[in-house]
Amino acid sequence: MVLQRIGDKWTPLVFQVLKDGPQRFSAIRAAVQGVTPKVLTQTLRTLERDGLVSRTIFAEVPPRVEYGLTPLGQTLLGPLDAVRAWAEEHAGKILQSRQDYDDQAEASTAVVSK
Amino acid sequence: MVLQRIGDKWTPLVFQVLKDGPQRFSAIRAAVQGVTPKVLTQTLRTLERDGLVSRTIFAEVPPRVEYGLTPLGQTLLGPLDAVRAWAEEHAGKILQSRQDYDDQAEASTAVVSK
DNA sequence: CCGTATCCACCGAGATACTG
DNA sequence: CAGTATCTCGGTGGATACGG
Repeated sequence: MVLQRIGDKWTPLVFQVLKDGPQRFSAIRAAVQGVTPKVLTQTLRTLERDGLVSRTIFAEVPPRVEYGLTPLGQTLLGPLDAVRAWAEEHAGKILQSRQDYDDQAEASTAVVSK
Repeated sequence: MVLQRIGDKWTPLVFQVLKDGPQRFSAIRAAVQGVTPKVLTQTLRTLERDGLVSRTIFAEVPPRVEYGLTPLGQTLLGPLDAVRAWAEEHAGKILQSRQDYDDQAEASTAVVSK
């Protein structure tokens, strides 16, 4: 369950952005380039529902909303970083392995596909 | 990328099964109850492509195929376990948080939905 | 500024049946 | 035994446009 939560497309990026302190919606959106407002809202709401992220509304003009990691969310940073470290160390091997696998598959079907 | 790989529905379960040594297809299927052969094959193939799992065919009668973690796959066990430990420790809080969140949402819309 | 509304394409996953 | 072949469906994520 937890793996599926942190395994979704944007959650790990959001965590990365929030780990240094609370951020505004626009700031997160800018930091996580490529995310649409709808999806970012979805992601943040889900994390809020799970108690990993807090949402604070400031009654100002212009309106301001800040998202930050809750204490619970912060305890997730450790395990998350363990995986991140592993990923950075071994990403090359995985990519290489895929390349080899695909090349071989292509070679096996070369006659057919040609 | 790595998080999405290990965050899919069956991968973590497969890892759990293989961590104690290579297993046959049927054995994995039995251990990971609820998985269909098609999906299990998909999962294993993807892991094989990424170099995390090895596939060994024994030319016997009846045929036998064993899947096991590669050295690379084994290095993933550590980080994976860190997340698993976190999950087991905090799962209750997450569930509780969801409950609270949903209850409140329901209360807010009670009049409307009624 | 901070989102919501709507529509849609894609894909993971399941059910079922069949095969080397 | 160890898969493959089809078909189907629901839900995630994206594009675009609009609202409080």
